[in-house]
Amino acid sequence: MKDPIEIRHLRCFLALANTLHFTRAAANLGIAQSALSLQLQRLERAIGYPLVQRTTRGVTLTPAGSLLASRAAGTLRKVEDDLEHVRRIGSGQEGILTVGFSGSVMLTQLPLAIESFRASYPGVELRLRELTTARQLVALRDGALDLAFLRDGDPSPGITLTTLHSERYLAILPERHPLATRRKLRPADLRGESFVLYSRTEGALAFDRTADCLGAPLRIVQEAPQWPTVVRLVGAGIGVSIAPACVAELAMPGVVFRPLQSDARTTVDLAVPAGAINPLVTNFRLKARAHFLARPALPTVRPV
Amino acid sequence: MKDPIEIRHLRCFLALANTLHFTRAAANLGIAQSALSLQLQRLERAIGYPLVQRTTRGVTLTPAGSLLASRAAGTLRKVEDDLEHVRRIGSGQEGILTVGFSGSVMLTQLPLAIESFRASYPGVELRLRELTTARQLVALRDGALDLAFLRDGDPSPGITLTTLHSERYLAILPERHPLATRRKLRPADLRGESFVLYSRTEGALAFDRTADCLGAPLRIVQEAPQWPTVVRLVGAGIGVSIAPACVAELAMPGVVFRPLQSDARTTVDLAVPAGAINPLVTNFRLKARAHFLARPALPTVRPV
DNA sequence: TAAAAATACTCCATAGGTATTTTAT
DNA sequence: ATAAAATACCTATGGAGTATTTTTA
Repeated sequence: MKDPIEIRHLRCFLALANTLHFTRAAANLGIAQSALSLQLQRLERAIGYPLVQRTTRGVTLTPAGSLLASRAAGTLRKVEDDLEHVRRIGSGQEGILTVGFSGSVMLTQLPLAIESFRASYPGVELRLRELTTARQLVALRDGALDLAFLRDGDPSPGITLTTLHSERYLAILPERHPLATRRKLRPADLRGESFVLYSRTEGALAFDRTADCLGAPLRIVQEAPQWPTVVRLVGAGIGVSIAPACVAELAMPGVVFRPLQSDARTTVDLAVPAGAINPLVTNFRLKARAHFLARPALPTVRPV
Repeated sequence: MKDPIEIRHLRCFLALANTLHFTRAAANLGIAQSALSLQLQRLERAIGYPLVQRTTRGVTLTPAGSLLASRAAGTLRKVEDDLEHVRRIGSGQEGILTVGFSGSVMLTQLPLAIESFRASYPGVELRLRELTTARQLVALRDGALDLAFLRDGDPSPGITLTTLHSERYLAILPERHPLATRRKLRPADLRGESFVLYSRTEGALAFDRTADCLGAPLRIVQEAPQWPTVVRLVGAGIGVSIAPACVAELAMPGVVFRPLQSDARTTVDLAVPAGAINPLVTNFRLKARAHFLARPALPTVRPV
């Protein structure tokens, strides 16, 4: 196993096979004729058989040399192509990015961020998966997700959290509810109401924060795992609800949204595995951050 | 274009990708851990992006590294395969060999030599072409033939000739010819006969030697480009003929062959382009020589 | 604290350069 | 006599080794 063959040897040999002339081939390679001569001798020694027949008027390929010339060209091209591909992946121009999200984050700037990312990186395949917050954390740790958008993410070992966005709460009331005539509500106004809440299983911290923002125990009559369901149940008169401001996007006849005068806030957090170096993740984070920062304000809560 | 990537780098990276552990990978490669570490750094610098993520419990591939690992394996295999193929061609185990022959050489040991070569080198494709001597020389010079068997080859610039075989002449007579009763003939016995000769265009030297071996001008009534035709014409009573001893193989009713008591000899010569280095040529020459040397004697001339 | 990779340094093989010799036409 | 490849000789790069340091779980 002495004398390993290197790509340099193939390059030298190909240049020679193309010109059939040591001096010119060496010039093309940007090296001296003597260097090329030595490289060829090494290559031939490694192979064990002559590849070219030297004459005073240049060079002729032996049958073995002819074969190597045709094969080596393909090999070099393959190596170049592979490197190019690796570089595209390394730079985050290409690849597969699996993004998780949960709860109401699709009502925020996230769709814009996704569209923007798609436009900037057409070579990247985006896979979106809606999961509960807990499942997202597991998926991030075992590599099933590259990146996740959580509602009120819990600090968790092995996961890096960044808060992208923070928003106030609002109350959701049936149109005919006595409080529906008020433009704004204080938390205390809702004491004693029956509540329809977004499921606890979708995210413990988010659930607790929501419940806490009234400052008193809630009477929960129903939980639902999707915000449209919550809104619909309120419209059906089952109870009232509290939701992140962005849920106002889900306007629906028979339901009104009212800002809640409280300092409590709910956040949208971006979670990545600690120490993740996937460049796609970096690129996506940049796009997402840009879009969330561009509209840091609450979405306007339009009373319906 | 600094930092060209070499096969060594790919080998190092593959070993690392397989074990995901610098120390063990270095051991597999038979180099020190520090050497592997440096090679990887060089490779990553050349590519421009990290390929592995170092942790204290080993190593993880980045997406770019995963791609390179799958591609590099194929590249290395391809390089090995190509070299193996080149070596087979270089050693003469494989390839295409075009062999010319002319005149009566197929009546000599040549078929045996061909069979023996085929058996020893099943990977070689043999292409046999029957040509006149003059055309064979041209074909050898322009590369259309790798090797030729000539009857009485002429020394010729750029062609290396080797005499493989030399044989006496014999006379071919119609069965009813007055001389047919003699077991042997002297050249003088044939003075004044009408001759059927193998065509002059098939080989000038062979023709002249044949004519010269009687030591006097011949009366030629017919020329034919194939030995079976010559024999048939003799059988038809057109005339008598003179032929290399091996033509006695073409026994035919109504025709007799008689040894000619003359020192004149005709040769079978092997011709190759001067300076030919094709290993197939070398191998074939060896086989042919062995078969011609094994039976250097004249084929027995059986009076029919 | 322990395992693993990176670093520091040393040595030497070899790629590459310049100048010269050999070789074949 | 000329053009081209091989050779001789020199320098510097970098590959590989040993020993040590840094890092992180």
